[in-house]
Amino acid sequence: MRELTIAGLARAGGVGVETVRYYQRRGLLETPERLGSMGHGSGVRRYGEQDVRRLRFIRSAQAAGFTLEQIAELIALDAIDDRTRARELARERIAALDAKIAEMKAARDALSRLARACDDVSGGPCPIVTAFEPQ
Amino acid sequence: MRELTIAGLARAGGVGVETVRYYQRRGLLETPERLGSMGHGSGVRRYGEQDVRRLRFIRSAQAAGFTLEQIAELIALDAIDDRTRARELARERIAALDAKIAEMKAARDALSRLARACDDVSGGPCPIVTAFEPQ
DNA sequence: CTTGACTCCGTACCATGGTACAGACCTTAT
DNA sequence: ATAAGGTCTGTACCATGGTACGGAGTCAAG
Repeated sequence: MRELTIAGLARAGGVGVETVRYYQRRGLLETPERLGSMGHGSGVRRYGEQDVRRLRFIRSAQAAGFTLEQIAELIALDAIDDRTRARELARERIAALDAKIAEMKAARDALSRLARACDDVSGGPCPIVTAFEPQ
Repeated sequence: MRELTIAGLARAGGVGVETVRYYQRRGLLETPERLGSMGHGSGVRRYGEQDVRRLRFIRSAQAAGFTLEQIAELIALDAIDDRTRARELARERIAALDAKIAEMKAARDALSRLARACDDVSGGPCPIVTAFEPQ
């Protein structure tokens, strides 16, 4: 364990090296000590399975719509085992997702109807554009 | 017609004055001539129903997930009556919305299961946090 | 023991969609 | 005629989530 360089970690997580460093700056990933032959402050940082899991956690949570700030909070909650707050965050996110999903569905259906109308209608203005204009 | 000041237009569209100016800079809204008692370049700009419709169009299209750049394109297409391209944009957007909706639904369901699991499970680590970590 | 690839670090820059001034000007009511 | 409040213009700044780059250090192979 702890054999990966930063490029290896990035590859394992499907992100770029600069993104890993960015997450470190944001406090989402740890920055291990540089270890090398010449003691203090020399050498290269190495990463292990834990870091890969953490990085993948970040990407999954991000896919679920959490912001990096919320993800940092989830990580902190994990450390102190605060289930109540974690549940709270999860429920907030579910509500936000539900709202957004409904909105996107409505938009999708409206657009779908419009594209069909645009196929059918032969004269006059394009329904796709006019439809967004109230009346 | 054409009796609104910029603040009236902004109010009618449910946005701030600075947002209207921003849309003007982006070419999404027109910037009418300043008209006043002292000729050239004096006076205040006035807006009418057309502008309100345009502003609402922008907000609706935005709600459907179009970027401001795409909205600018839709507006331009309307002007030259290019239905083919408008349909193309609509279909692209529908596909993107479908993908995003599916992704968000999956995330929503996963989170929902997790919140329930977090209620049930009494000992051990919080499932909400561990679940995102692949094994 | 040099060469080439990679790392480290700081800082700067990017896109997107705004928001916030400052300072001058204009309009409207009193 | 003057004061209050809205407008105009330019420029600067904001959050979010990265991406790029320069210059120095380090590591591994030949």
